[in-house]
Amino acid sequence: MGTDFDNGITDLNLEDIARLSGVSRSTVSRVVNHHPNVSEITRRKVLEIIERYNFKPHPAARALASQRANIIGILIPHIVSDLFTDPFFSILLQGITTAANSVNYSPILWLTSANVDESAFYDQVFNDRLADGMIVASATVNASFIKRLDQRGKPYIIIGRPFTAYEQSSYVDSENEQGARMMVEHLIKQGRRRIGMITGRSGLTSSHDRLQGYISALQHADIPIDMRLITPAGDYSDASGYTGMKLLLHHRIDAVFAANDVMAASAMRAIKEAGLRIPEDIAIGGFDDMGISRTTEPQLTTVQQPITQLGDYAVRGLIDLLEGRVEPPYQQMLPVKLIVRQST
Amino acid sequence: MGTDFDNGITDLNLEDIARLSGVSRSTVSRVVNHHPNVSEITRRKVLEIIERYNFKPHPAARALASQRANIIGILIPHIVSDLFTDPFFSILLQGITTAANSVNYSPILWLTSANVDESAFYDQVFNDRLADGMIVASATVNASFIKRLDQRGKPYIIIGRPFTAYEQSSYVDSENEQGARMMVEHLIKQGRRRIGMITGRSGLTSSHDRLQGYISALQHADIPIDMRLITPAGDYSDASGYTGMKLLLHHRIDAVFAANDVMAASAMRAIKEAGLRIPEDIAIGGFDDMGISRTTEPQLTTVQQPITQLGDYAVRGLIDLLEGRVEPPYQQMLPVKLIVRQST
DNA sequence: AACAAGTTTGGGAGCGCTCCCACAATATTT
DNA sequence: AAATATTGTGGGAGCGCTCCCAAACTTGTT
Repeated sequence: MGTDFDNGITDLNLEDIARLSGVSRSTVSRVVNHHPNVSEITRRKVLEIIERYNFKPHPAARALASQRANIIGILIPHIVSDLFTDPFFSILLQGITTAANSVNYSPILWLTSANVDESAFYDQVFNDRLADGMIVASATVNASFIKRLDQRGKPYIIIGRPFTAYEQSSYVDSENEQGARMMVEHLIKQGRRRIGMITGRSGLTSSHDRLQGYISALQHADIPIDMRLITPAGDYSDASGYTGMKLLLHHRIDAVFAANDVMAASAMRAIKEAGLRIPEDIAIGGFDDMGISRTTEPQLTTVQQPITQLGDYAVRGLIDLLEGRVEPPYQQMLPVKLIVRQST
Repeated sequence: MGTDFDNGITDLNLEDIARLSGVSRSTVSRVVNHHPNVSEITRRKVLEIIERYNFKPHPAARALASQRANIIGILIPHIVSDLFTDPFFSILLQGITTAANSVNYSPILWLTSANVDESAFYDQVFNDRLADGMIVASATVNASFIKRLDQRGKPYIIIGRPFTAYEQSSYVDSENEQGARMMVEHLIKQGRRRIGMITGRSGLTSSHDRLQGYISALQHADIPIDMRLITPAGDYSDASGYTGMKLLLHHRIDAVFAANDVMAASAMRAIKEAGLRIPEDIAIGGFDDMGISRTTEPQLTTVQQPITQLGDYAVRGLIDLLEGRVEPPYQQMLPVKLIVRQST
């Protein structure tokens, strides 16, 4: 069969390795798959040959025979612009791919694109036969989406608790509500009373939950909710943070909680432009704890969300489902942490 | 074999479809693969069954038999932080996946990660047997990297011309030098003479070429190069644009060219903070034409780089290599375009 | 009508694995 | 020492395709 280059890849197969090490194809297979019933001597002998020739089993053959491709699909059905302004997805992607690689799975990627027919795209995704299971990295999933997911018959995990049918579906999410409450309680403890909120994109449970946390913290402190202090049109983008803050500045607030760091940073710009000091005149808190929160002036108090771990748990959960170790729904809420810096 | 749900996926195989439509396995295979030698009547009959049962061929079986998996690897060996601050990679990723999907290829993703052993990661990537070819989305490739790429024996395309061995390797890149020259010539035409430059990350041909374009435009206009007007430590990041601009402000410049939009935007902040007007006191130009260039105040004059098309060409080129339609090296330089807005 | 050339179709072999079953070798018990 | 349990090994069948070759059917030509 194949020839070997020094250190290059070879196209030997199991049979070749078997012949070279004087055992049968089955035994080599057992060695490769860490099957227990192989004598130590044989194992070593075979491993030596495998290493010498840098043999790797052919993934397609393996997938065909075992009906498992060791491939997970990553679906990011997000509108393009979000992907660019919010590093959340990049970090998440990184977490997912790293976790997948560490357990010998390959991630295949599906991204929606502006100039491609959406329904054709989803047909493609849902008819895919390559991936054993999939991770949906968006919380904008509705009931019909989940239905298609279920109907597909393969395991899946959603990153971000969906609004609908969340009792039955598998997801991994951060404790958004609790994080928001911690932040607002912290602001209250600093003596702030007129606390505004710049909300996230509507239609996402993360936005909903963070708003909920804000409300519940105020209620617990017996501070009445003033609807004018809650911006209606935030969407996690830089621009919406800036304009949201401009609006809030009309209501002489003494603190503001932005639903993510990106908006907090642009809100800080608006505050400074208005000639106010942070945190003396207005304290500000964000959410996510991404790189940006350490580069603002002053550094931003925020809620740390374990984005990488979100990917990690999603991958591990998916594989547990795939290998039948757990039954769906697989649901995980990951803890968040208040990071106090100079902006509050 | 399998049962069919309405609209769901089925696990029928070629043989089943053959039986259901009264032909042989081979004929169904020919229909699926658009082989010409099938009579129109047979083709229609088979297609009807295929559609009724929503049959899709099993990718692993196909890959095993044909020795082509229809999978391309995307390698982004970039340091983490770049991925987040610069939307370039997100857009590129989007372009690549969209192009791949449109020709029925699945993209698998490799991202480096901070807390993972780098050499183990590369071993994994270079030993991968799944992908038919790969796209390397980073210009920080050195000679030994290209050597491994070549030694792997599978087609590859680098996004961004590499410094070393670029005569032999396949790449797709934008006309960075020409774009930079166009920008600086434009500034000169506007009457600017003391033009500063905020450079990109060193070690990338894109930074090198944009700087080259800046220099050549000045030379053609007989404006002497003043090294003090070239920031040494730019790296395409928001922070480096800001600090770079602060430095340039000591040299009473009347224009500045930033090697990307991200840095241009933060440089604009620095200019405003210094109490200067854009473009009256200082004109500023960027590079990339990403979303950000339209949200700055004033809107940013920039060089439009066809990022999505970069991905597109890379995919098409790779597949041409894969299918033997062209011989390596495949090299494409894509045109750029000056977009004049209010900042100059 | 007979033949050549082209078109359409079917079946076999094979891609490189996994997984099962049968058998061989060894260890444990009586 | 023989019988039994345990561990280790080999080979066959099969996963669902592609691709080649041969057979069957068309069509065109003399």
